[in-house]
Amino acid sequence: MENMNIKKLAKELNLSVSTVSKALHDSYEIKAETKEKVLALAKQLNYQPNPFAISLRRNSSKTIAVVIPEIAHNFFSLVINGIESIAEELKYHVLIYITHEIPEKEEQIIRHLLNGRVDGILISSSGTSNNNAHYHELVQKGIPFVFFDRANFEIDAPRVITDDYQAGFQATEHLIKTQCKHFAFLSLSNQMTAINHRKDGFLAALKQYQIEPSHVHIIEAGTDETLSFQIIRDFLQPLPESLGIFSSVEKLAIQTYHICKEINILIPNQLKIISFSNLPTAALLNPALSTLTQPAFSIGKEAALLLFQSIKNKGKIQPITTLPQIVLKSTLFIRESTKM
Amino acid sequence: MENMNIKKLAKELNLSVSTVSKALHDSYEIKAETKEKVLALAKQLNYQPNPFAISLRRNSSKTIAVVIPEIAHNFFSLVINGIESIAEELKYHVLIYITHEIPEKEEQIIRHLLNGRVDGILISSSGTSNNNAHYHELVQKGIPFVFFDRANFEIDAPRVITDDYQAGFQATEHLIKTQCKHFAFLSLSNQMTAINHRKDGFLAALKQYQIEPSHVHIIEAGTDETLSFQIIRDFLQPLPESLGIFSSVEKLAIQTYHICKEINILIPNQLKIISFSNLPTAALLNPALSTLTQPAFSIGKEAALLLFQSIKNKGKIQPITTLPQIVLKSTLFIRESTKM
DNA sequence: TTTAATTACGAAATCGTTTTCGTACTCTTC
DNA sequence: GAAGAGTACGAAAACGATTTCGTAATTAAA
Repeated sequence: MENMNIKKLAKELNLSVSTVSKALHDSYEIKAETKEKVLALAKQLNYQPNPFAISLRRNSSKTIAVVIPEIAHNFFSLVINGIESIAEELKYHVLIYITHEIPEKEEQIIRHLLNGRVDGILISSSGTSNNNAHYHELVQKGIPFVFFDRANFEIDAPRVITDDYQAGFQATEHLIKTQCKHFAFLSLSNQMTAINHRKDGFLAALKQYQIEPSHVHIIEAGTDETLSFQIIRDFLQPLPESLGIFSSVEKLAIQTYHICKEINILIPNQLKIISFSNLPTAALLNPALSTLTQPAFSIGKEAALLLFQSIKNKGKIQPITTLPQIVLKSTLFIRESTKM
Repeated sequence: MENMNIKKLAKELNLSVSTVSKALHDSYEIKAETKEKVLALAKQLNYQPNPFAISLRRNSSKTIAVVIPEIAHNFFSLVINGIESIAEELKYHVLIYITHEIPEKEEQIIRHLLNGRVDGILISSSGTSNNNAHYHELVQKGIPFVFFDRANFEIDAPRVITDDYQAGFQATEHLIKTQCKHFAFLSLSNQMTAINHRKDGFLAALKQYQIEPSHVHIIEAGTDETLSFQIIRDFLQPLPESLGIFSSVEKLAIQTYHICKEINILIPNQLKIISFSNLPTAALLNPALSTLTQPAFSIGKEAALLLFQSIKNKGKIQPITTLPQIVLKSTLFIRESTKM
C-alpha cells in the first residue's frame, strides 16, 4: 500500500491509465459518470500525483530558487516574505540557497541550477562584476532570472532595485545639514552595484556642498565580522572631528554602535550616523538610529512577479530594451542618531 | 541543442544509453578508456543529469522542507542558517514554507508534502494541539520529520527544543530578585508547547517565592500585530505597581518597548522586562534588553542532523523510547531593562 | 580442445505521468 | 441503410534517467 499512483487507481477501477489521467484532468473525452468514479476513488485512496513524474513529463518544476548572500539579517528575511507571498499564490515552491557572500559559492549554486531543477531564479548577487560567466549560462539555457537589490548591470536581466543613488545623496545631504565636518561611508566592498550607487550619491552630495576631499572617508569593511569590527574601530581612533557616518548596510551600523559603546563615543554628540536598515528596533536603539529603509517586502514581491512573468513568456525572445527595471523608493527616517 | 541528456550523449559516442549511464557512475562494467571518453564528452557538452528523472527513478528527491510560522524575525532566520549549513554539506536542497502562524495553512502545506516532493521535513509547529491528523499522515506515509523549537509532544517524532521551563524559571526568579511586585507573562497563545513550558517555569518560580496570585498576570496577546499592541497597551494602563514582564517571544517585548515609549513608561524604573530574544541589537536598545537567548543556529543544525539521520534510517522502525529529543540551553543575559 | 569465467557492452523494463493516435460504438442524416 | 459525426475509451510513446538481465567476445582453467 506504500504509495498510491495512477496505475493502481486504474487497476482498481478497471480502467486504463490514460482514462484515469484524463478523468483527473476533467477532460471532455471522459463522461461525467466515469469522472465521478475516478475522482471519488482518488479522494478515498488519497491519491496525489508524483511531482517528479509531472516535472519530467512537463519539463517544468513549479519551483523557483532564491539565491541570497545571507539570511540572518532583516532585509533578506523580509524579501523572502514578499517572494513567498507571490509564490504561494501561484502554487510555486521556493528553494533557498545562501552564498554567505562568497562569489564562488554563488557560481556553484547557479551552475547547479542549470539542470532544470527550477523554472526560474531570483538572485541578489554576491558576485564581483568580473565573473559573469554563470549568468550567461543561465541566459543560454533559457532559464529566467531576476536580480533584486544587488543587481549585475552588465547582464541583461530584469531587476528590482531601489533608488540607491538618490537615497545616498539624501542621507548625505542630511548629514551635511547637521553640521558634520568629516564624512565616512561604510561599505562592504566596492564590487556591489547597490552599495556603489549609494556611494556615488554620497560623493555627489559632498561634491555639491563642496566638502573638502580630505574630509571624506571611504571605509571598506568587508564581509568578515571580526575583520570589519577591527577596521571600523581603527578608523574611529582617533575620532575625526564632527564625524558623520553613512553606513551602506545595517550590519556595519550595528557594529559601529557596539564600538561606540565600547570606547565611549557619544552618538550623536561626537558622531552622527545614518544607515540603510530594516531593523524593526531602529527607533528603540540608544540612540534611535536614523535610517534609510528599503521596501523589502515589496522588493521581494515585485521581483517574484517579474520572474513569473519571464517564466510565462519563456521562449519568446525579449528585446533588450524592454527588459524591465523596477526602481522602488527607500524611506528616510530621521532619528536621534543624527540629531544636531 | 536545448538540453543535453544521456541519449544524445550516447548517440554522439556511438554507445548505448546504459553504457553511458554506467560510465558516468564509474561502474566496474565499463573499461577505463570508454569511461574517459564519456566523461570527456559529458564535460565538454556540459551534461547535467535531469534531477526529476533521477528523483522519479530513485524515489528520493535530495530535498527537505522547512515549515516555519514566520521568517521575518531573527530566530527563524538563524535556524535556517543552521539548517542550510548541514543541507549544503550533504548536497540537499531546502524548500521553505511559511505558515504565517495559521494552523490550517500548516496542515495544507504538510498535506501537500505527502506526495514525495521532499525526503523529510523540519517543522516548527503553528498548530494547536487539537489537530494532529496531518502529522499522523506523515508518519503513515513514512516521511521523516523533526520538530524544532515548537514541538508537538503528542507526536512521536524527534525534536530539538530548548530548556524552556528552566529558562522561564530562571528569568522569573531574576525578576523576583529585582523586587518586582506584579508579574506578567506575555504569550502568543496557550496552544504552543514551547511557550507553555516557559509559562510553567514562570508560574513555578512565582509559586516557590510565594507571590500573591492576584499579582500574577497572563497576557495572551495573540499573533495579530495590531491586536496584540492593543492588548498590551490596555494591560499597561493603569500600570501595575512594580511590574516585571517576562515576554515569551521577542516580538511582544519590542511592542512593549514601543508602547512604553509612547505612553512614557520608564524602563526599568516603572517596569522591568526580560524576553526570549535573538535580537542582535538587544544590548543597544534604550534601555538594553535583558534576554534569554536561544542557540538558534545550533537548533537548526541539530534538527537537520536528526532529520538526515531519520532519512538514512528510513524503513527501519524506531522503537518509540529511543526517539531522540535534544534539549539545548538558552543563555540569560541580564541588562538594563531589569536593573533594580 | 573444451569448458568456465571474465570483460564490456546493449536491450529493455522501470519510475509515474501526459498526450497522441487509433478505434469500437452509437447516433444522425439523407 | 450507408456515410459521416460524435462519444468514450485504450494502447503506446514519451519525458530522462537507472538497473536488471542477456550475450558476444575474450581469456583462463581443466
